[in-house]
Amino acid sequence: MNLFLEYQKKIFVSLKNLEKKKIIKIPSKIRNFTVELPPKDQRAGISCNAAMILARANNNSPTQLAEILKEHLLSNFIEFKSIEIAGPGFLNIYFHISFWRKYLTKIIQLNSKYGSNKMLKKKYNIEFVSANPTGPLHVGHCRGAVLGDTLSNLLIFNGNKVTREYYVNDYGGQIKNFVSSVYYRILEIIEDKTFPQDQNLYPGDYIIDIAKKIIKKKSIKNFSNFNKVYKQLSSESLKYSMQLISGNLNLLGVRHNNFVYESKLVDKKMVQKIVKKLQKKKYIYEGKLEAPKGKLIKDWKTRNQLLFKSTIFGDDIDRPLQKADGTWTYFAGDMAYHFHKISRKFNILINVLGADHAGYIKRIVSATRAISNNKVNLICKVSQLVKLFKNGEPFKMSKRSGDYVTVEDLIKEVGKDSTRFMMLSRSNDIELDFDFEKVTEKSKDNPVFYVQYAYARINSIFRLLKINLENKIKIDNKKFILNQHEIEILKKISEWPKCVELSSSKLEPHRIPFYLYELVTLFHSYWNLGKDNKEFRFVPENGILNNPRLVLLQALSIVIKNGMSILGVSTPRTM
RNA sequence: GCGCUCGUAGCUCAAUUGGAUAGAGCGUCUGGCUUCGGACCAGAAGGUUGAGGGUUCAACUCCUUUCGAGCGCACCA
Repeated sequence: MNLFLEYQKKIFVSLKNLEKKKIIKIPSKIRNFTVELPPKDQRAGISCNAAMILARANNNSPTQLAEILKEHLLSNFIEFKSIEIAGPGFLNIYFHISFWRKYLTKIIQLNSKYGSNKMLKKKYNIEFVSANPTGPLHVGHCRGAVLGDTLSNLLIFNGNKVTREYYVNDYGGQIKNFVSSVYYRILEIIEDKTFPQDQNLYPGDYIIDIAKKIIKKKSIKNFSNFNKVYKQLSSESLKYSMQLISGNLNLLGVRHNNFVYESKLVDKKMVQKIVKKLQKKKYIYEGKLEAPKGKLIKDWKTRNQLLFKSTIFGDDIDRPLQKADGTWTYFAGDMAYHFHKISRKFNILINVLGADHAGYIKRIVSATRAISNNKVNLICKVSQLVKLFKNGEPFKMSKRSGDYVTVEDLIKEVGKDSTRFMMLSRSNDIELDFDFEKVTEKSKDNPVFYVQYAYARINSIFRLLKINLENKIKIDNKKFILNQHEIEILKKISEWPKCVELSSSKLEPHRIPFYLYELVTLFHSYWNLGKDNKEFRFVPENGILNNPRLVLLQALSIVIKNGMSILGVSTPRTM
């Protein structure tokens, strides 16, 4: 259903035939032959650059060659109504109305699958969020969560299999601090002991909630010895903190399929296994690291340690696997985790990381290449910082944690739909300004509203006409006419599969909000024409329905709905 | 010092991956609509794409130099 890819192939085949007749020459290395969307001021359906690319090989000017190609294509494709030669030699191709009618029929038939591309079906693993299970999610996590979830939706829409995965870092020093914090809160409650002033402890109120739950559950009777209760206390604390995080994710409409616990990988000796495996391949050795330059470290001690040779895969330095106390570094555990991913036979691994972890990418990509013998591709997407504003002023707020804005705060204030749409409206590798006021406005300033409003308007038309929008409307083949405005909308609709294709192949979902916004702009603008001129109204005064117009509306509603559901944003019927 | 990301209209951002006169929204200016076909619509002004050089029919896009911003740089995760 991708018009542009389809005609790129068809026109190329057609030109090959022309070559067989020795009318033109096509060089063996022809690269950037494309069929594209014409610029906005051009009314053609599609545009082809063949003449410009082939001009040199044919010893001809692009415009003269274009004349030859034009005649050929017109006689070859009955659906082409006319072709204009424009600019430096572009072929701007117009379709007959019957072509658009058939295209529209296909959209209605495909319905929720319209836009899905026939790509190679692959098995993806998308790891995202993976926040430490030591507290609620904040706004920074939020952007990554929405990005990962939407990428998953997008790839699934295109027929791929996707596992949404959360890596729970429940091993290491931070967890000990977290469990200690819960412990001291429990003592505070049951024995009235003051909570220690210690920077390593977590101060947030949620810790008190967790402490209360554990006391209430009564599975631990005696709290007097920390070491004795540690195992049980840690497992319960983690359970509650993961519940907290899942609840936060739920607010965002995000649900993971799989949670992998670091501690379990450590228990199963997965780290040792992968270390042995890589030692055999000579990717691991004992060596010394230089102190980093440009940064003063007081107590730097050069020591022998276990290192991974990530430099041979393009990393800046080799990376340590063991801490001074002999326990595994985070990286060692993550290596084991990626080994675990690879052993589950995914075609492509995707990690969504926050900006502050970007420096980690080379390391983990190197590790993945080493483990999989270069066979598995790991793609890392970085989501940049979110800056919060309220009425143009930088905004800081937190009722629960003291120093950052939580997902809960955000959703309470602006809602899931606005949050998701706004977070996705920027390329992920650019910083995002998020204004609380703007996203709650019901106006054109707020793109979510603008898109949802278009969908609600379409619904209101069908309500007035007493026609069910969910039922497929039959196209009246005999009386099929569309005016220029309607063809423009249909042309934009025909871009949808291309938008999906680009978004998913480049893993850039921000294209979808932009596309939807442009699409509904055409619709709102057309709607307003109906105010001045009753000829353009969807609900005719004489009661005679305009069938093609309604079919067009249905197609439009399909695209809005498909797009919004990829974004995970609702499409209410009334507003 | 090194690495990653970014630099486009006054502001916030796009740009079909090398294509046509670089496009939207906000803001500014002009005109229209005036309450459920409502919460807007039409139009105008606004640009040396941070700067210099290179590659080619064609560069915001690729290469190179340079300036600026953000993030990161053993034993945290």
